Amino acid sequence: MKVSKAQVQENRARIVGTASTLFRQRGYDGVGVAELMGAAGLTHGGFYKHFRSKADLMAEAAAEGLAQSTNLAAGMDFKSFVEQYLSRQHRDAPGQGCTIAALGADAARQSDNVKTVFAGGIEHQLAMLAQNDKSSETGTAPTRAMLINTIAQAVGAMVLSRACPDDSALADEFLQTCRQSILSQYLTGHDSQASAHKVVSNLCSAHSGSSPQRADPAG
Amino acid sequence: MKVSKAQVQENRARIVGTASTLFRQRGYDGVGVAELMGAAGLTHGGFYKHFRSKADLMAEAAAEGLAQSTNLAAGMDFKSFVEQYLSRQHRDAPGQGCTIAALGADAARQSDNVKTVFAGGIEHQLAMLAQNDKSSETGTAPTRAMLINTIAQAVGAMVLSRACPDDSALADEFLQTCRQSILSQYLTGHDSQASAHKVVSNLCSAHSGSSPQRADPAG
DNA sequence: TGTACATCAGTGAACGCGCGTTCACTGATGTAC
DNA sequence: TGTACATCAGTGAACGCGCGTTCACTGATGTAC
Repeated sequence: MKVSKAQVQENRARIVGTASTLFRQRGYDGVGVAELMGAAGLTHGGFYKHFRSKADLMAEAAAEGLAQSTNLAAGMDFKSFVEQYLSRQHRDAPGQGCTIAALGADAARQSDNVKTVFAGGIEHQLAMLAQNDKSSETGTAPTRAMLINTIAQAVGAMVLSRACPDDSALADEFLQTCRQSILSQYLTGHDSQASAHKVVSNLCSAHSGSSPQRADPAG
Repeated sequence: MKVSKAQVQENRARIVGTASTLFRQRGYDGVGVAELMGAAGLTHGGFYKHFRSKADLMAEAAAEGLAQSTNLAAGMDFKSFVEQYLSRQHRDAPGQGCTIAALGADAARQSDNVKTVFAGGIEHQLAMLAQNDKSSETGTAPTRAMLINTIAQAVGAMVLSRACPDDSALADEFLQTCRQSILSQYLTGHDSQASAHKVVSNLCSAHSGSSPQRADPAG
């Protein structure tokens, strides 16, 4: 049964969207073509009318997921973005969350095709963060190195938090500690380095004073 | 053909060691029981005389890999450890490298059994870093929060670098930038926060001045 | 110490199952007249 | 505008293959006498 051009386009988009979510939840190897097509409301046979291979869909789904995050983040101020990124909600919903944190390690084992998509997505995210922070009220634009450090810390915190048992204190500690660290580096403006770092120091000691404690979900 | 007690012990250890390496290289889903046993010089049938399931081996191999890293790192000073961790060599040899960076995202999709092993390994790594840095010539012990921030940044940098194409400038930039950031936070001592941060600032601007450039492999 | 025998790690075939991919077929869409 | 027909997204069975796991069997080890 042939299907209208609009329907074809819509079906294809739904497959990519579904894949983007399922891959983030269970990894590239954790989702099969048949299950994926079923989740998109189709049968598996038609898959190859849209994509040359599962690997091709991986790259396309990654691009979609990365763009989605960047667009979503572009609409909020820097502080809100960091708080939302390093939240319990984000940790517990990888399917809707950051593609880099969810699939970065999987991407490392894939072809350069997939890795190139990731590198592009990371560059876009850096550009968005620069734009985003620059437009905030706090001050001058952060250096590229600062953004690189920040994104590494945020992604690492999410990976580490998710690697711990769901209800463990350590899982929350990574989110909480890194959220405070990142925010304090930016909140007081990048030009007043000394005072900014003093805030880091205060926040750090305030938290670490009573060792691993259960963190408040979102802040 | 029955085998001596010593041989049994040796075979079992070889299976765990082989699994620890192969899992880090290709992920938990990327290595089958049969291939694994073959790589350890055995046939697949005997697997269940040693382990109740593949999932059990995942947990044991993770424990072995995590302990291996911690022991290895315990024998070097903090600066050497960071330089080695955020090096091209480490990035390109995940099979011998950090289990958290290689399998943290995979662990997030496994049972609490595996996650508990990871949480324990992370705590040990934190304790080792604290001990390691304290014994260096530079000064007072770092706070737990500082170590949490550092480990998150290091793991994130490695995940991000590996997610990029092998020969991309961005892959090197994550290693280089985060290495400088971490070292400058510790090198001048943790008590002189302001001067330490000034070094960060200088290093950051020195590097980001000429945008993404190809980094020197090991520093 | 020597002998008879139970143990059990290791072997390799087999289990059912899901994987990624291919294929002949269907039938509504979209086009050519 | 109406009709005849080519197109092609979608279907569902089938391909070979590898997965995790089970099982009957082997035979050197380790033990009991």
